[in-house]
Order: sequence, then C-alpha cells, then structure tokens
Amino acid sequence: MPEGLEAEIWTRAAQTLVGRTIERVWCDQRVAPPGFVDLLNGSTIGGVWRRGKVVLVETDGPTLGLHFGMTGRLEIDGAAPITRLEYASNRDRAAWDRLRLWTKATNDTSPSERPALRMNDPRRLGRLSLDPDLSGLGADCLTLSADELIAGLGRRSGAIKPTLLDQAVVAGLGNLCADEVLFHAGVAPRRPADSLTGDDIDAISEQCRLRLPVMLAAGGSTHGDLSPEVRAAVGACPLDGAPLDRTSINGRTAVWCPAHQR
DNA sequence: CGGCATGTTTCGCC
DNA sequence: AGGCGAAACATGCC
Repeated sequence: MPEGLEAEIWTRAAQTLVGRTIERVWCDQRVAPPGFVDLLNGSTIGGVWRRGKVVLVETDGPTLGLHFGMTGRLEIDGAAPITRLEYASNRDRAAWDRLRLWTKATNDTSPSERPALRMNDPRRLGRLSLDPDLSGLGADCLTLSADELIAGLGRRSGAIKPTLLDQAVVAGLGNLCADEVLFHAGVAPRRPADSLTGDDIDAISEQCRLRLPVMLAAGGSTHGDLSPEVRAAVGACPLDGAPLDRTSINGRTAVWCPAHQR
C-alpha cells in the first residue's frame, strides 16, 4: 500500500495532531531505534510533513520518521484514511501494531483510551526513526520537473523503471506509481535510462505532475488505470486495447503495454 | 507447498 | 568510485 501517495494522504490526515503533546508512547522495539520511547515522550507536535514515502512528525524534541515498508499503514484518532487493505482477512491484528502514540489536548488532563497515532504493519518491513537523514532523497515525485528528473538520473544507464524506484533519483515513486507513470508517458520500463530522449523526460516528469495527483484524489496508488485488478488480469490495455504484458524487472513485477510504451 | 506481495538495505561484481 | 542486479529481510495470502 504505502508509496508517496499514501504517505501524502496520511500526512494530510495527521495535521489534526499539530499542537498536541505526546503523553505516552509504545512501540515494537524491533523496528525502533534505542531509547525511542523516552526520547519522544513529552514532546509537543509542531508539524507533520512528507518527504517521498516518509511521514515526518516534527516535535520540539526529535522528529519522528514513519517508514511503512510494504504493508505498513496509519490510523489517526482511530480512523484509517486509507481503507483499501493489503489482506482480505485478519487485517488488523493488535499483534501487528508497531507504534501507538497517545496525546493530550492542552485543556485535557485525562488520557484517551485510543491512540492518536497507530502504525500497523503485518510484514514488519517498516521502520520508526528519529531525526532521519533525508539528504539522500531525490526530488519529490508529485512536483517533479524535467530538470529535476535529468539531475536525478545523472549518468544512470540501467532500465528506467527500477531507476525511478531508486529514492535517490526520484522520491516517492513505488512499484505501482512507476508503472502508471511510464504507462501514461509511453515509455517502456526496460528502456535504458541513458537512451531517453528529451521528449521522454518531459513525458515522464509531466505524468508525475498530472497523473499522480489524479490517483491521489482517487485514493492512492491502487487507484490508477493499472489497478491491482488490471495488473492481476493482464488483459487489454485500458488505453488502446492491445494485450498488456507482465514481466519481472529486477525482482519487481512490471505491467505495461508493448503497443504504446516504447 | 510454491509463488507472490504497494519496500529498503546489503553485498558481490564489474 | 559508483552503478547494477540479486539476495535478504519478515510475514501473510492464494
């Protein structure tokens, strides 16, 4: 579930936490740095931001970084902004909780029973961090310009799709969004990065700015033309009706249309 | 049981 | 030195 779009949805929903003071923290210590609970406890939340796929909860103490891995998800004040779930059954076991964070309002001295922030992650590939180093991230996918893409690609020469998934090249693109952007840009996922023309660069960056916000408004990275259902069926291309192709590139499934992606 | 999964990090090899 | 690709990580689902 979590790509940059999901991080953006959660970030927006978490704005309601700004101004609150953290009064209790619980975490799965296997996914948190040493001293995590004590370092965060008592801090007041000053802002919630997103950088690529990372959600940042800034406080007057450390900044909390939420990294969702493959199956992480976030609940704010008991509500899940994203309801489309990874698993069909047993979808929200307490044993999969990795972070529970309670806050108190300025005029409220009684602790609320329900965590203000709860991260649940079945596969436990997600991580919690404090003051994460984000200096290695490339330009953000939602606002990517052609110049930023050129700078991010540098002298890279590998297949464009896995290159786009490198967060140092572009921040926030995941497997589904990368396929969707290339699909609409008309660029084949195996095209060597150094073979792209100026038009290809323009098309990819433009589709990041145009297509990703559409998916965001529709609910996230699973709401593109290459939805999970379309990806699984590998039927006709939604754009031209030609047969879609599903193949593995560097260990990740790529779905694309050989007819219009060149 | 085998294969697959929206991600990141590590390691060996150019 | 830096890029590339495969493997590892961890767990659930079909």
